[in-house]
Amino acid sequence: MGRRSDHSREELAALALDAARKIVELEGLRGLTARRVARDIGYTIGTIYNHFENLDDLIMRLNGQTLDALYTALTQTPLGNEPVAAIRSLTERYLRFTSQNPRLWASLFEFHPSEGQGLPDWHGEKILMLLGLVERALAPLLAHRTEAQRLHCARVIWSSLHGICSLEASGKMAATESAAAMADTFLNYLLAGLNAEAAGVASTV
Amino acid sequence: MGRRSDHSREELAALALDAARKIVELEGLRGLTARRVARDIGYTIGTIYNHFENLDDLIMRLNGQTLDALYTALTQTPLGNEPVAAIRSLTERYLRFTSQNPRLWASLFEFHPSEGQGLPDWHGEKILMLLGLVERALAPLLAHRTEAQRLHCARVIWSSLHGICSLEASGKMAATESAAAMADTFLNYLLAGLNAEAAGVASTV
DNA sequence: ACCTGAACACCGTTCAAGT
DNA sequence: ACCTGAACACCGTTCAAGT
Repeated sequence: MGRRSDHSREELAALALDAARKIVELEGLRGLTARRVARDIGYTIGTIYNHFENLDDLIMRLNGQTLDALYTALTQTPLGNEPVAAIRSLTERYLRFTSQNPRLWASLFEFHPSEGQGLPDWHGEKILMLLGLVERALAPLLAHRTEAQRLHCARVIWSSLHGICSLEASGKMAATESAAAMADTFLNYLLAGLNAEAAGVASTV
Repeated sequence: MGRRSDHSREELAALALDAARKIVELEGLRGLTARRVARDIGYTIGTIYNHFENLDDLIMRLNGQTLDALYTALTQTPLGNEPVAAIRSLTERYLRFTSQNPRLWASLFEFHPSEGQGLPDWHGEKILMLLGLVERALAPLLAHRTEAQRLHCARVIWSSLHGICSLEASGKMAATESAAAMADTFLNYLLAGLNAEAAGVASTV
């Protein structure tokens, strides 16, 4: 055969990632194979390996797109300057995204790079973009703190929400309790603590 | 060949699970295959399927043992009656377990049952045992609440700690920040909130 | 009753051969 | 330059044949 030039390099990679996304949406990472992606886009298996280093690379790029989609979902509308409302709004959007894209979201955490490999640099950068949203929403409450402390606090919120959503979605919580209710409890305590601290009345905890 | 009776049914299953645990400890779930477990214990592949429904079943039983080990690690020493100290102690033990058994712990959450399947009942029961530890530690702070509210609160703590450890361990946090520091921040706010609530001074949050 | 190992239908990955 | 498809070394799972 040789070159078909039905599609440019970029088009073909996008085609493969779209096919991969559909598979993961329907069946999760378990259903995703390089051969199936090839079949779905009408190319042979070798072509996948002309455009991706290996299956892990393809999965990581798909996960990268999911992180971008999450960022978009969290920033669709301005968050406002009132920190408590902004944090609650971010949480609501985050929960909506995970419940609307359960398998894509799960595959972000189900995938672990193989032995010697690490995640690409852009993965960490995308995470920092997301954490930045939380940090900016929090900022008015933490005006008296350093940048490092604000980021630390954003990480705590991000991690906790992740844990709440992830255990709920995986059914590993032995509960029919909703992630929304748990997130609400979590935020109530945390925001109360931050508010009190900002007001200077709880600095001796 | 036929029956070898080198080992009883129970011994053989235990042998297989021990081999599986060693593989996962060294290489994570990626390295675990039914054929490799068979090879490691000196039996052929068919024998694995005489003792386990399939590879998923083997993984779930291994995860069950990990949950048991976690329970043991959390209860090795009495927790005392002072709720704040008890919660901090549980957290410390939890963090120690996850850092000493990173891959076994990760495999608890990396594994998702396939399409139609759910987790076995005993999985939920083991989780409830663990949640019960948190709940009992909290109880003195939540004497004025219902049983359901206490369990809800235990779940929030459990989920948040899970999220903090899991993002740290997977390197998906873009941070070299320690889980211990994040857990500490989380607990400080939460315990302050609970204390204030118990004292009746923060009921209007 | 339970162990064996061939058989089947898949995988990921590589690479010489083609255009 | 890039697509093909055979080839290789694996998988999970089943099951007739053995003892």
